[in-house]
Amino acid sequence: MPELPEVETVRRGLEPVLSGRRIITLEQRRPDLRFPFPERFAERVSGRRIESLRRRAKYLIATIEGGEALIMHLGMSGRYLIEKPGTEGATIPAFRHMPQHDHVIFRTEDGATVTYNDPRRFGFMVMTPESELEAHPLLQGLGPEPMGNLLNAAHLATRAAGRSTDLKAFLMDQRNVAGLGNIYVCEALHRSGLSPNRAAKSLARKSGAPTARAERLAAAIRSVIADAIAAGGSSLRDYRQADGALGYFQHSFMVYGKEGDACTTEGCRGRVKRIVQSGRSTFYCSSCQS
DNA sequence: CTGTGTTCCTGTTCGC
DNA sequence: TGCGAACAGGAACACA
Repeated sequence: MPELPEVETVRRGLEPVLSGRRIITLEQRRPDLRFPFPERFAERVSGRRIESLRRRAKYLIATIEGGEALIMHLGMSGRYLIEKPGTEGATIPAFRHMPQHDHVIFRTEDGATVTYNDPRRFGFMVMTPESELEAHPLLQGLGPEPMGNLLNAAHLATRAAGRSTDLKAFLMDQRNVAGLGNIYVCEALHRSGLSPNRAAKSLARKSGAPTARAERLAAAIRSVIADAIAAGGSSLRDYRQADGALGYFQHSFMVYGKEGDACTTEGCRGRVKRIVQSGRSTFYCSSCQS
């Protein structure tokens, strides 16, 4: 589920509860998610303070007192439920809670509980020495953050030069741009008027220099991600923010999940189509996206 | 190296 | 209302 804006929304929800706080207990309720939990997971976290909670691409990274880092990924269906003391009844259950899928429970020194719930278990948690974070296989090789200065037309053009793959797959590849997923790739392509079927290499001239298309695409990626973060992340079906509030960007989707709807581009009379690329649904308007 | 298909797992939605 | 099939936000991995 979660793409960059949702993960960032989760991070912002968890930060005031976890950052700077000592974890009193960590309860691990099964041996693995997508990958096995870290060896002696509970002992390595319990009694230690969370120093910071950061995000890189779709990863949450908690640095832990003592020099270790906990890398967390939400997969398709991972969520965090926050319960704070003194707020019983005040927080409406954010989603249909299925306790059988509560896999990890963190309890903090000030009585808060953070529960990781993940029905499909595509998420994972791994630990690594903080000094080796940048070299960690999961993190090294990731492309630039969409909100940073490094994501620009020149970068897209350089990465796309000579690539015969289509734009959809190019943007889904985390080595090119970090944090985009199926939804925001579709939305960014629609905003930029580019077809998901277009060859990636058409973003660059033979010299590798960026084209006007690359400029438009870079701007579209930045704006759609910024808008989604500002809206608190999108929500699909029953997805909720970490603190239980709804995300509203889903109401701003122009193409994702809109098969058959009239295209919203001004002056465009096309309809949103759904096609399948690399086994994933792509939504786009063939009239205004080329 | 590049591009493609498979796989992990469970819940929800859709068509009959 | 029931029931099987299709489908779902991700990405590691195997393979041609």
